[in-house]
Amino acid sequence: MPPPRPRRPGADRGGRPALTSAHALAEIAQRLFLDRGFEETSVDDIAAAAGISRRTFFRYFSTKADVLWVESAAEFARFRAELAAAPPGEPYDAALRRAAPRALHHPPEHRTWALHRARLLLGVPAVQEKAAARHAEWRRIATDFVAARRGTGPGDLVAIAAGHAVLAATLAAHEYWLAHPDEDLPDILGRMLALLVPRPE
Amino acid sequence: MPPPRPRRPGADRGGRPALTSAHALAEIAQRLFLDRGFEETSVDDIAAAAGISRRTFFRYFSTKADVLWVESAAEFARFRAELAAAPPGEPYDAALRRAAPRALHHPPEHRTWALHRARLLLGVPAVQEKAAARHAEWRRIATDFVAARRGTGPGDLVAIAAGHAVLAATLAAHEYWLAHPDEDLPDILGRMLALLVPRPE
DNA sequence: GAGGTTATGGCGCACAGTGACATAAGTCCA
DNA sequence: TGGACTTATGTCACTGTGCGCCATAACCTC
Repeated sequence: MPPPRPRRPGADRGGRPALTSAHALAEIAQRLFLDRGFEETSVDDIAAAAGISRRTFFRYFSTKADVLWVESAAEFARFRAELAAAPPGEPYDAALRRAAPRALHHPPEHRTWALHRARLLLGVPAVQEKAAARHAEWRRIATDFVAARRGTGPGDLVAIAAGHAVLAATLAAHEYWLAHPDEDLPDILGRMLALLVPRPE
Repeated sequence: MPPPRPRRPGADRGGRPALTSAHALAEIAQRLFLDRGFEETSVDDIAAAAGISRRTFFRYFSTKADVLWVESAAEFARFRAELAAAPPGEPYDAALRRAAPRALHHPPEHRTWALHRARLLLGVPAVQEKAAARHAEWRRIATDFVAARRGTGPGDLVAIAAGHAVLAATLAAHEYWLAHPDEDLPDILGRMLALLVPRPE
């Protein structure tokens, strides 16, 4: 085993160039889901439409449904960043009510895409099942923030309740949005959070 | 095609007697899940332990995880019945805060079983995924009740929020219960509902 | 015993997801 | 130019879920 050659961290280390990208795959897959339905679309179909093999699809996404959450990492990061930037003296409910809608904000040109995505997320049971992990993470961000603000541990009743409240408000906002697509999702979320997030006594 | 013979509706119409029952199967399966883990237990394992075939298992439960929700139909029915029995003049939040904990009430001898079940429900991601359908139904019961009380339709923001609030409180109560198993689940749920269910303005 | 009814078992299939292994297509360096 | 290295891809085999189809077993009533 020869010693590894020294390399600069950011350098191009060569290797075969990728045939596609996660976003391109997600674009193709979501189109198929909307056209034929989620369960009626197999991974083989997606792979064929993208010109890659089935096995390669699973290297980009570990689950068929995961293509619907390409943007989630960015949304989670925004949520965390907004909370981290909250003034230390601000009550936790105010911080949550400001941070969550901002995290879900998307440029207007993504509106149609977001609406299609929401229809799949709320309308297809098989997709709802796969959402569990994302919901858990979204909730954990809020719970951890409240627990830290209150100086308590992970077993704090109020922190647990606040985390579930933020998730509930997010899901409720999407549900209401689908019934009233002309309104603004972050705006709806703000109203839902006002209804659901418990206030410090 | 000869005309069917007249039969009384409740009469025993013969047929091969069943080898087992849904509850017996659930008992065996839950034990295996706790011992070996949910994903490490195959339907073949459950069927073998119960002395039936794999195909027969799927006639009792359409999904491996469904054995964990044998009691759900009864809980849903209790929730609906409690809400239907609410006095017409009672505010909807008070009705929800009384009905939900009662629906989740179990006799003390089921406590260990319920705790084991809760551990599986909250601790195993694959199980959490399969819970989506039950969550949706639990939520719908509350949403429909609030919408009826408010005289609105399914697109009512407050009704949607209340439904999600009841579900959030239920999940939060289970989460808190796992961290504090000595407390009483319906009691915890009462406190969570007080924090999360929006009040009529 | 015949006919009807219900539970079961076996077989095959489509599909999701995973691990092992070979190969293609780039970069870098001698 | 040629090798060494690196990364993306493809092929194959395998486990497991869930479902449709059909034969069969075990009960009842007449």
